Amino acid sequence: MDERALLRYELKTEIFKALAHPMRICMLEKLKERPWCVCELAAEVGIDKSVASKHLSQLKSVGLISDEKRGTLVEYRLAAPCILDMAACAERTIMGNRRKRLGLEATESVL
Amino acid sequence: MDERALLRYELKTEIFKALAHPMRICMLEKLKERPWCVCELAAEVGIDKSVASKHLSQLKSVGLISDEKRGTLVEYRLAAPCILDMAACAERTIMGNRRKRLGLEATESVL
DNA sequence: TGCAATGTTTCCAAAATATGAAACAACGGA
DNA sequence: TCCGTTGTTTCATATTTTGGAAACATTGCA
Repeated sequence: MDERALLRYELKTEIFKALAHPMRICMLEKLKERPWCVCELAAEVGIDKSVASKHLSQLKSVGLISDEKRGTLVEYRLAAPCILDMAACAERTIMGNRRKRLGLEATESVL
Repeated sequence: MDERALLRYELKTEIFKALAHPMRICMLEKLKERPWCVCELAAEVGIDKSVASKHLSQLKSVGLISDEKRGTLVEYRLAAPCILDMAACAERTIMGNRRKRLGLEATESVL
């Protein structure tokens, strides 16, 4: 595979990398309901605000969320509606697979 | 966030982790067209067969592909149809985002 | 202006992933 | 059976990602 092709695949991979962390999936789940600021989210999930800021930055860099300054705080909100369908597909796939192997039930969606 | 919630998010994250590597996206793209065996794919993309085997193993472990033994070789094929819609969503999101920032054009789908 | 609150960036250590060589296993044909 | 082909696993190494503390920046308010 040549350099050019690799670069193309790396670009295509970016959004999945952004989703490949439990804390970021958790944050998207929160953001699905309403906008949150960084310190709210950090407190909600129990991590340092600097870590929360970095996770949100990654989600923003691939266009899944957007931010808006409001005084001293920054409000983040879900920006890509199709992420919901995407997560639903992921959930069906992984849980269908689990069910086949372990007999578990899928009771929740990914997001 | 408690232990139980973390485990739930980790499960939800698995499929995105499997997709979070350019070589695995490339392999899925090949598998979209027809089944391939390990050494074929390894040669096609220019990596060691052990590495190819491990990447395929990861895709299989989350149910995106399935395998079938045929004599000395193992044939892998795409197993989760919705992965195509999912990738299309990813492509729209990331390329829409790129276009906004850099003025690039989206000419190909992710898979 | 001085201060408190909110976010981001930088730095370093720790954890998770990826790579390639080599050993190992399974299979079919000569 | 012996050998060549195909795949998987193991091991050590290298790379990437993550987490948390601290420094820094920005804003609003007293």
